[in-house]
Amino acid sequence: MPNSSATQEYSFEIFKDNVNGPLDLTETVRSAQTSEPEWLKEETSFTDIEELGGVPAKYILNQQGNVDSFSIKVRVISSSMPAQIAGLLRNHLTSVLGLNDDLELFYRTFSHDEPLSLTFSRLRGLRLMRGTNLYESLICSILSQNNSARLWNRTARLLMQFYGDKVVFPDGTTSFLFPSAGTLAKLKPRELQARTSMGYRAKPVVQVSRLIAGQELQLEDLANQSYEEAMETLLELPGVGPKVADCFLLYGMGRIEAAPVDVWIHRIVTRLYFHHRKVSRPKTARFLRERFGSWAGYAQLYLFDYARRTSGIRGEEP
DNA sequence: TCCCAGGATCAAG
DNA sequence: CTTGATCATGGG
Repeated sequence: MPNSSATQEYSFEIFKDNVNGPLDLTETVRSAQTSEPEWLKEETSFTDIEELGGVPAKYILNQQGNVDSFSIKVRVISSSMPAQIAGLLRNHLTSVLGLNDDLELFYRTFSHDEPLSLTFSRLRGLRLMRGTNLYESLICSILSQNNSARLWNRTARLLMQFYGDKVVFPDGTTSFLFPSAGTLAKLKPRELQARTSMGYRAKPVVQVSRLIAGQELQLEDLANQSYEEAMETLLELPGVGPKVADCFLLYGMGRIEAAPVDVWIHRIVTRLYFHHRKVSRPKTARFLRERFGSWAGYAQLYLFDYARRTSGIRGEEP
């Protein structure tokens, strides 16, 4: 029941009963653990744009209450307001915010795993975000290699502004969608480099785009493969190594048994679990999968936040 | 100026 | 299977 067809706005709420366990929306979005550009963050609300039923929609989220007793207010703005927008957006948010993930089971399963369990009270309600566009997730994962989160996000925004379709919302704001593989496939790496400052990553970005635009690579097919098979396929792609592949598998494809090992995870795991002993990154990834099984992605999420928090980068105590 | 950031790649030990 | 150098770019 659209409340105002003139402004093309619609509001609804997601209640605690629709979520499997606690939720901390702020921690989840601010953890910045995604394979797609970060959401627009304000004081207590978070905004993102997504195509729902083929129509671009902007939605603003706001959590009321606490992590265990809450409701999420959702406001949608779209030039076209299909009747099923609420249903589409509910499903979208359930996937993107991991609302079906059984967090209490995760906490219970590892309640005695000392280093990890120490993060549970502080990060209670933190969920693993998923991307919604496989191509976008893969490109962003490639952009993130040897780069800062801030910088690759900026590059992704520039990509959208230069090469993505422009969207004008009824509230007067404009935005840009992520470009298609076909669009980037036609570009020269140098042009990308100059306009988006993605550095040497421009070449693999174009190469992968061409593979996908030419149907030589079907990312959807990876969903039918085992973790090992999918990893093997991804490692053949230019610009894709173990960490980027795990990133794409985890955030892009929702394979939560994947545990990307970046500098932070490598640091914190060798410190907490190996007593500073030298352990290679591949071994660290294997360790996480063997120790935490299907929860490896979540373990990585909590340890990553813990690592950054204790490094002082966010100026907070654990 | 040097070092680092959610690394990948290639050559060499 | 591990180590070293190189690869752009902006920020500290």
